[in-house]
Amino acid sequence: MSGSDVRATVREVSPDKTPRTARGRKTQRVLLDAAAAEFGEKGFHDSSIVSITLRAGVALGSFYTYFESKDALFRALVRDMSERVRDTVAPALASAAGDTIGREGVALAAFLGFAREHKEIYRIIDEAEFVVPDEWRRHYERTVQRIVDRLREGEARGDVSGPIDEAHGWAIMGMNVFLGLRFGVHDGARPLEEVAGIANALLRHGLA
Amino acid sequence: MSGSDVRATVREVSPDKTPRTARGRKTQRVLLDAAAAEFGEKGFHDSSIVSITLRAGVALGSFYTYFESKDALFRALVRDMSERVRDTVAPALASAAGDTIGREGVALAAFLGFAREHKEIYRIIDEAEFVVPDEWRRHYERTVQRIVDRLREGEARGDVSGPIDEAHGWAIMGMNVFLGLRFGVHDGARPLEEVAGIANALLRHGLA
DNA sequence: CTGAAACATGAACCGGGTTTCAACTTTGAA
DNA sequence: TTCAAAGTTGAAACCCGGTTCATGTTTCAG
Repeated sequence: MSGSDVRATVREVSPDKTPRTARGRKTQRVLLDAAAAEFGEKGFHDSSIVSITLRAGVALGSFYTYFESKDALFRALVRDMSERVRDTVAPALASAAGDTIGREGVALAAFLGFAREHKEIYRIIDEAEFVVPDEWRRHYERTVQRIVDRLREGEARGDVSGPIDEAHGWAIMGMNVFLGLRFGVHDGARPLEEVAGIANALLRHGLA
Repeated sequence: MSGSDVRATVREVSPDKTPRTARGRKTQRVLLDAAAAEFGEKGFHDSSIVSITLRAGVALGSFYTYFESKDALFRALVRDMSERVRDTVAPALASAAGDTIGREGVALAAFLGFAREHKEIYRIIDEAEFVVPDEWRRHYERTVQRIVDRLREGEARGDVSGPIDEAHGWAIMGMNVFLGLRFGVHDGARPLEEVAGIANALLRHGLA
C-alpha cells in the first residue's frame, strides 16, 4: 500500500500477478468480464478456464499471468460484485427523503432493481457461500452492519423503537435477499415498488 | 403407483432403479445416509461417488444399481431433507398455543433449533439452488405456501391485518433462513429463544 | 535504438472423477 | 431344489479441466 519496498518484498515470496503495462491491465479486465458472464451463466463448477479464455479471446496460458487459480478469480469477482451492489444502493439512499424506515424501503427498492438488472451478479454472490466462504461472509457482514448502523441512527433520532440488535440486521437482510431472488431474479414482471411497499409496511407496523 | 403394469411399462423405457429385495433396500439406504454425511461435509463438488461408496462400505459399481447419477442422488437427498425440515416444524406448530403471529415465532424457534442440530442438512438445501434448481424451488415454494396459508388463516380469524401477499411469505421465509444461518449454523451459542423473540416482535409491531 | 522485463501462446502434463462392464454371488418364487 | 432375476464387484474405459512450461513476441525505460 505504501511503496515499492513492500511490493518488492512480497514479490520475493510469491510472484505478484498485478499487471504492469497498459496491455496487461486490458487483458486482465477482459478476463474478469468474461469470467463474470461465464460464472453467471453456468455457475462455478460448470465454468471452465478454457471457456473463459475463449470468451475473452485470450490464450489459455495467459490466464495464469493474472490469476493464481480459478478460485482466486472467483474471489476477485465476488469482491467486485459486492462493491457494485453497495455502490448502487448508497447513492439511492443518499438522495432519499423520509424517515429511517421509509429510507430502508428505498434501499430495498434499489436493491430489487439491481437484482432484476444483474441476475448473474446475484448468482455469483450466492454461490460464494460454498466456493469462497470467507468472502461471502465478508459481504453479508458488511451489509448487515450498514443496515444496523442506519437503524441505530434512526433509534437515536427517535424514528425507530430500539433497542436494535444484530438479529434485526440479519432478519431484514434475509427479507431483502429472498425478495430479490423471487421478484428480481425469478419473476421480473411485478412492479418492484409494490413489493418494496409491502415489505416496508411490514417493517413499519408489523402484521398485528 | 397402481400396479405392476405401469412399472413394467416404465422399465421398458429406462431401467427402474428401485430396489426389489430387502437386501437392495438396505444398500440404498446405506448409500443415502453416507451421501448425506459426505455432501454435508464437503459440498456437492468436492464430494465423490468413490468416497460415498467407501463410507457406505459398498462397491463403487453398486452405486449405479440404485442411482442414475451423482445429480440424481443429490436430488433424492434434497427431497428427503426438505421433508425432514417440514416434519420437524409441523409438530411444534401443532402443539403450540397463542395467536397466529406468536405461533409463527414458535415455527421459527423450531426451525432455528433444527438448523443448529443439522448444519449439514441446511447446507445441502442451500446448494441445491445451483445443483438442482427445480428441487430447490419446490422446497422454498412449498415453505412459502405454508407460511402464507397460516397468515391468511390468521387474517380470517382477525389475528393478522391483511391483505396477505405472496411477498409476505417470501419476506418472512428470508428472515427465517438468514437467522438460521447466522444463529443456528454459524453462531451456535446465543439462546435461540432470544433471536426468535426479536424476530417475532419485529413481525408483530414493526420498528416504528 | 536496445535489451531486459512483461506479456502471450497452446501443447502437454497431470490428477481426478464419473460411468461402464463382464464376471460372479445371492435371493426368492415356483 | 432350481434357476432366472436381482444384486455385487472393482478394474478400467473414458473424459475433463486445472495448471505448467518452454518458446516466441511486445513493451518501454534509458
